[in-house]
Amino acid sequence: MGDQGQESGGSRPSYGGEAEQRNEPVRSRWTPKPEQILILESIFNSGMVNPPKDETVRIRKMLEKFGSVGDANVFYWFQNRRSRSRRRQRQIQASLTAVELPQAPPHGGGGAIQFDQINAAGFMPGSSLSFSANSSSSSCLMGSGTSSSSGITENTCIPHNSHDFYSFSGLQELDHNPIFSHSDASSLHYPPGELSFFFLFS
Amino acid sequence: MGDQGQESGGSRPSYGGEAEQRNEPVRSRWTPKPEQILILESIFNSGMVNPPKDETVRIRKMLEKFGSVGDANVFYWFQNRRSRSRRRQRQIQASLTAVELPQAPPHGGGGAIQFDQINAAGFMPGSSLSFSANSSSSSCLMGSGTSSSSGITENTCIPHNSHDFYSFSGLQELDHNPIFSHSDASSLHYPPGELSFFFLFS
DNA sequence: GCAAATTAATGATTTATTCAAG
DNA sequence: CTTGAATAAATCATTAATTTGC
Repeated sequence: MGDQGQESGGSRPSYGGEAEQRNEPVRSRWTPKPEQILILESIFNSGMVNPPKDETVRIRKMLEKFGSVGDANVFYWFQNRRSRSRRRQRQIQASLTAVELPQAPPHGGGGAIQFDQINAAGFMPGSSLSFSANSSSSSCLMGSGTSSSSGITENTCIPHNSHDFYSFSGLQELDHNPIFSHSDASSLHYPPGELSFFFLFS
Repeated sequence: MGDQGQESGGSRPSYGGEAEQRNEPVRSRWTPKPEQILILESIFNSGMVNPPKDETVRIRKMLEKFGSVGDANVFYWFQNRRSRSRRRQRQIQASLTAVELPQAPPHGGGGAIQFDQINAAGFMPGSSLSFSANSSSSSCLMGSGTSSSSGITENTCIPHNSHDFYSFSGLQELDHNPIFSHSDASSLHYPPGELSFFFLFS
């Protein structure tokens, strides 16, 4: 095992997907080792739910000590983890709400909650986002506030040197962006109209 | 002004190295040159709407002849192109449907297709699919067809094909936009010259 | 004519969905 | 079923086109 030859086909803030499709239609997927999962879980629970690129690389290197893995795998893992964690939370929330709300609110002119958008964490490539020591509970992702959403914005972190421990630091509320509505206008702006040409390369 | 050039290091190349430097507050984005757009459009319109990785690399190399660009840029371009093309189409379709359906849809009988998954072109793994290997279905990313397959005519994708050149001819994605009176010749500040180009790469 | 202020396009990121391996 | 992989949809953010006042 441990020979996916994943080769880190690249995938993060640079590439979306596209598995290595060579001459082998077999798309075997990475199977994380228990130790790897442990590490990943630990990182995720420490608050870093969306590691920037450089962190991803570091994590990958760490995981590699227990089996071959690529950056893309790490990226996907966090993506799925976030997604599923959120969905689960949403479902729980939904059923709770269902119980607490025997009657459905009319949805009238008031301000009804209807979206629970979380503006994710880590974002930017290049943010010195690191995480520091500060033991606390885990569970981030979802503030579960009956109304507003919670966005894990960034963990107030200071570049520590503990390379092997991710500890939860803190989560902050994220103000949502006002921004004006961007109407969707559809129009193409490069209308060569009609032309024909061809390329030749080697 | 047009040429702000992505000089030297260029934009934000792919993963491999990535700027692990957290010293670039300017998140400049790639601004494709007219020629690059031309190439991309032609490839897209030739049917390859979702090039696999190796194709992406090839395309990038081609584009590089006109300015620095990374694989990721190419990937994003196609992704956005697909997405927006689809959205436009959907919107057009929607407004048409709105006109055609003053009444609520029957919902019965016929069995209308409403799934518009584009399994079309370059899907994925293992498919060394170099845009239309067969000169039959050019798959032009479209769907629609709700009910009768009338109305919207897809782009005239000409499945020219050949392992070494992309060709494209015909009109762009339609766009009947009244607000489109660019009767000015300064749309593209580049050698529009004639409607025939011939690029040789080596 | 020119720049600041607006608006429209569109590159880059993140989230939601879907597909399929195990 | 769980979950890695891939993609489409939605969103954010920056750049180019404009408009506008001088």
